Amino acid sequence: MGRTPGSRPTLARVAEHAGVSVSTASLAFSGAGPITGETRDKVLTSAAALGYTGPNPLGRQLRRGRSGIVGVVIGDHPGRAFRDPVAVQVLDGLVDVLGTQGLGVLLIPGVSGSVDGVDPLLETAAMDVAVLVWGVLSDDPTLAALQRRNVRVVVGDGRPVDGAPLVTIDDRGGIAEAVRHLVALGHTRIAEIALPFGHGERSGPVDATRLTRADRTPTANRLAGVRDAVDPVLTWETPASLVEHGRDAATEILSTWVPAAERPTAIVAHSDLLAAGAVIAARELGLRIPEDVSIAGFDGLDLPWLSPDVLTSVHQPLREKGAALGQAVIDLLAGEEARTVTLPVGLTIGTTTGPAPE
Amino acid sequence: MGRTPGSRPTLARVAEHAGVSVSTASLAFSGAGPITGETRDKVLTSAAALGYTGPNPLGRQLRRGRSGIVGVVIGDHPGRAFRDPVAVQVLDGLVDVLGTQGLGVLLIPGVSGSVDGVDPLLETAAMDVAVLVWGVLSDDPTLAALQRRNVRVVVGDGRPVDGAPLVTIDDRGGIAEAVRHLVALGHTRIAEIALPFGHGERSGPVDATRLTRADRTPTANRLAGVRDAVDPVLTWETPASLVEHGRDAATEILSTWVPAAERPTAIVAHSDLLAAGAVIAARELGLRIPEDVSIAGFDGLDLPWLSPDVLTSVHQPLREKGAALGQAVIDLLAGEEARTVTLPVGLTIGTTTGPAPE
DNA sequence: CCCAATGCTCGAAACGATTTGACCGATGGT
DNA sequence: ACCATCGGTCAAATCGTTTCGAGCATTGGG
Repeated sequence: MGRTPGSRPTLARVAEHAGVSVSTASLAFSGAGPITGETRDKVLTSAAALGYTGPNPLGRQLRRGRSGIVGVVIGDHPGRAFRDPVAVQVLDGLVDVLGTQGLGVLLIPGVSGSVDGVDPLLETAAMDVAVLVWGVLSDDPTLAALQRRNVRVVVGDGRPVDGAPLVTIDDRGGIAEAVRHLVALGHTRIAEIALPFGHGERSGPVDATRLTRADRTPTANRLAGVRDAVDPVLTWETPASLVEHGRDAATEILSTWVPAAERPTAIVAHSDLLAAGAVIAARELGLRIPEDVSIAGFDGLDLPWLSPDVLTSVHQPLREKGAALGQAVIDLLAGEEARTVTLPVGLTIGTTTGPAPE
Repeated sequence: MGRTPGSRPTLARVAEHAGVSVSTASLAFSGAGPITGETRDKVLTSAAALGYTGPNPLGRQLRRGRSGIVGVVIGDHPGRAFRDPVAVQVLDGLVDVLGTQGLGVLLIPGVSGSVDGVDPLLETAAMDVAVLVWGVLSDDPTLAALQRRNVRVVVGDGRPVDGAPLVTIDDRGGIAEAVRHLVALGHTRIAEIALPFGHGERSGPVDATRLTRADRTPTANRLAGVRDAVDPVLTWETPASLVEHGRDAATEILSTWVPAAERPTAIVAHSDLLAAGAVIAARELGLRIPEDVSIAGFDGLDLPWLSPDVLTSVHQPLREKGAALGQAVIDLLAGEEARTVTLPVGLTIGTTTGPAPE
């Protein structure tokens, strides 16, 4: 087939075989620019004869100065980050929208295998834009590495970065609404299960000074939102938004508060996974939901395995958030100005909240 | 900074500024080949002065003929594929191993947004190898597209492809062991909840002719394995390995079989998510587990939200499967021969199986 | 019959790096 | 002193494509 077997045919060889110039052959494939149907067919026929499978992406990318790749920095190993349906749904919306522009998503772990430094992909991989979601810290080595390379960045759910587009939600207002719902039901002793404050794997009750140390933006905003509505009797920090951590936290909260008369009558969790864990803990302790304890979450996930309970939760449009991130990427590549998009949230009442006991 | 502001400095400009040749400058960055520390410093200093952030990946890739990218074809939209922890854990192992070689993972949806054809990324994106997992069909358009482009392929959990490495497990032997466990406990009326047979979204009981139509390899093998141990009273096909489908299936299986004397006393599911759904259905029907019905799954997932139940399940090493896939990719790029790796499985007894009633 | 316009095709110059082999001065052995 | 060796540097070729502007027929109008 090819002249040197083993090495793939190139556009130049196809052109030669078809008796046209390389530029014309290129036109036959790209479709940009004027070309006779006849000539195009001739080129395509030669291509087929030589086993040429289309322009080599590497050559095209170099020439165009674009890789067509969007790096997505996930805050953790995929195995952990994607245990959270929140991350998965956002990713889904993102992939869909980028796909319409022929852009691909490169997965970049936010924590490196080695203890120090960031993932090598961050330093070397080709990407037109990077998307930073799920836990941008104030002093993020990931962000620093990208900025050092002059890679443009889109931020989701984090603190604003210089000239980077930001997609976010009203964390504070949303969770405040959930807590007001609890207050309206007569709850006064409300406990809080919080998202991680930073990357440290801390777990346990939070005191006043620790409260000011919440580095991740959604966490800080949700802490504030809760306090807009009530002063929680206890805030419990978790190492990750996972069911088992919610369960551990709720077990502590509900069983150390003996006598029952002083036990919190409601728990507000910063995420649905944490709330689901709390539901499970309550069940294990023989508590009825919502008669003995009310539980509210955040995210609006569909959790069929929690059946028959349905979480009261602050719904956020996750796929839309991903889509908005994708759109921000596209706009950035088109040279438009960075904008901030804030998506709406809203409380959805389920079966896990009800009137306070007594 | 750069000569033409707005366009990034290149290695050539750095070399010029440092008073060395381009080749020497290249050496300073790549570290391959002999170079004086003094010269290297000179180059690095110039680079810093010009704001050069390291060799452009696009140029490097073209020259090397390698993109450093591994395309991972997920059988569905990420939003659905990653709701299954099985897929997530495999991905995790894969990303980890590829990361050690500086290889990145490009996510490619297996189904395109448009009804016909495959995802454009499959046709155009640069990748050194593609990994095909989770549902390679016998006549897979995805595979066909990759082969047309001459992209080398690594297959996981599917039917063997010509000269492609394959990573698999003993589906058949594993599930047979689980069913034998049920038989040993005295169960005779055993129902089966099966993984999808193909890409069609079918759901419902399976008859004899449909049984022969299982196109996906794991499904076919697990069907066979069940039959190695017992003849199930009923096989129920599901559209995806998700909790809600397991729940729907088990609800039908357990409630249409009145009188209770003829109800299956055990259910074997092709996956843990389906089995978990069955557990939830049984709970909802007021059946005790395992006193009234035993339930076994496959995968060995850790499902904290199923508490207090712990599934009896056939454990498979998912992260290791991903790691093996990654190693296969690396071997392929190193020019080694394609091998087939079969990973071990083993039955783990939980709390969801017990002696048959009566 | 001439000129302008139109429509294709082509040559050449990028895009930004890596790598091979030549070259050159210095070092060390005899 | 001479020659072989060696470490370091460099020039040039190459990777495969896209795109710009020029060039060349052909056509239509006046």
